Amino acid sequence: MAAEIRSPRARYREQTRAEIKEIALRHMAEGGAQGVALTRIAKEVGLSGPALYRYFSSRDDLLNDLVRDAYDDVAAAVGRVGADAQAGPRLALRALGGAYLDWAVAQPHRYLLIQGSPVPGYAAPPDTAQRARAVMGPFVKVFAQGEATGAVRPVVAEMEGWVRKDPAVADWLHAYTGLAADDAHAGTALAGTVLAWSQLHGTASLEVSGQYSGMGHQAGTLLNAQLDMLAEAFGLR
Amino acid sequence: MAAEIRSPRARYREQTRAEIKEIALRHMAEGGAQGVALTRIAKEVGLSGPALYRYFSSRDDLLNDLVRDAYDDVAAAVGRVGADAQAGPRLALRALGGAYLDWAVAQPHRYLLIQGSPVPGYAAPPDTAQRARAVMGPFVKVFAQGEATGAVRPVVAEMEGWVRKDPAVADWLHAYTGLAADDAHAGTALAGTVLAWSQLHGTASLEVSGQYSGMGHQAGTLLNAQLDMLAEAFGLR
DNA sequence: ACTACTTCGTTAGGCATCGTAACTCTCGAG
DNA sequence: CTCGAGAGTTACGATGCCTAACGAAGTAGT
Repeated sequence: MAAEIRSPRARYREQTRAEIKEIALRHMAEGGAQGVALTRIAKEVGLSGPALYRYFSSRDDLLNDLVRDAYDDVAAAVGRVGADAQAGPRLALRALGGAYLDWAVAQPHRYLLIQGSPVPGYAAPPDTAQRARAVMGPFVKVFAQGEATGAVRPVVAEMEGWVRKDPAVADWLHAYTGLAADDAHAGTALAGTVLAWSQLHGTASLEVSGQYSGMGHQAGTLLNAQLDMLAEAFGLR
Repeated sequence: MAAEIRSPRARYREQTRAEIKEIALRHMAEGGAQGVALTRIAKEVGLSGPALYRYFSSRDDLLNDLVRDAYDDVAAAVGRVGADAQAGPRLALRALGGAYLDWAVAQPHRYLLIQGSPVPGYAAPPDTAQRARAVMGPFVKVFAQGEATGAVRPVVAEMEGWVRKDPAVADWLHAYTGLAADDAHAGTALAGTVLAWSQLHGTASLEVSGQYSGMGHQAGTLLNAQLDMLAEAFGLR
């Protein structure tokens, strides 16, 4: 958004990078993350092998970029829904979860890329945690309106410790809720979010990797049941 | 267990296969599934490259074997706990979940191997579904004692359809509970199991792939909270 | 407009990896 | 004791990642 025009060279560079990523995504869609081979991409973009290294310093660098994009993309999908949460927290939770799951189902390979199960040799980029938090941000906002009950309490306690120790988390919490790290609702908001994250990931992951295939599976049904249990436990209506 | 003695040649063969798998596991522990390179294994076992193809027809074949072993191993770990479920279904559920999670945490690479996020090119072996069911068997038994309430009902309805369509599932259900496919509790048992599976997988997966790192994470706390919610929804005590 | 510098791209090559082919050697079953 | 199956070997080919060394083209300063 910042620099629109730039030098023609830089423009061309950006364009080529985008084209490479686009092709990489297509290859990934048919053949998994391992199907992303620099040589093939190069051929398709009309370059010869090593030329790609002008645009990405390594294969992992390219994959990292795809990971970043994917995170941003889910975050956007979830955030879009999060904006109009007028119907009460319970329904908002369903909507958010639905958006997450829908994204995962629509883009299985990208979800697999994100979901931690690392491709070959590669270690997740360091800013992963931050981007993951961005995805879950709207959930924090929802759970900040809750009150933890029963079995969920121990989780809240742990989260209170967490938010006090990790300033990045405190910032995150504050950005989406306005709450301070030592607020009474801080732990609740985080606990709900992490629990929701875990459930989302479980359901999305099994669905995407095809483990539900065979059952007349509606992953959405599963997820809704889980999120409703969560809403119950956090007194969300 | 069947043939103990066999011909010396077959004995040697089995022994070598086992040694190869053992080394492969060690390599996987340090370097992920992609760290399993035939050449290196061969060198370590004292053979030269292509000799390994006498024992495994391809790299995927080897990995498939590791996957199978891993499934059997989790199933054993979970089943061991499932045996002595005297303390009531709720605690049994916790114990089962704990065993699953503990196994995953103790053997992260093997869990990652299983959990669907496929290594490079490779497709899961066909008997995967059956082995996965074996892991979850004890859960079916627990949830067969439950009564679905509230938000979980729609899942039950879907599962009833599933068990009627898929004979393998009906067999599975019957083997662990004695229930018939059209029994009133069939759907309940399956619904609870699948929900539990999803939660287990979500928590274990995030934990194993290190996404919880930083928070004073006790994955067990998370899991217990989730399983308790489930127990609540299914009226387990 | 001319020169100097940066960027882009090429070919050649190194290295690791999976996997096949063709050939030898050694067991062990009959 | 023989001879065939199984175990191993070396040689080779195909990909794939990546570096090195060089040439071509655009960019910028004067």
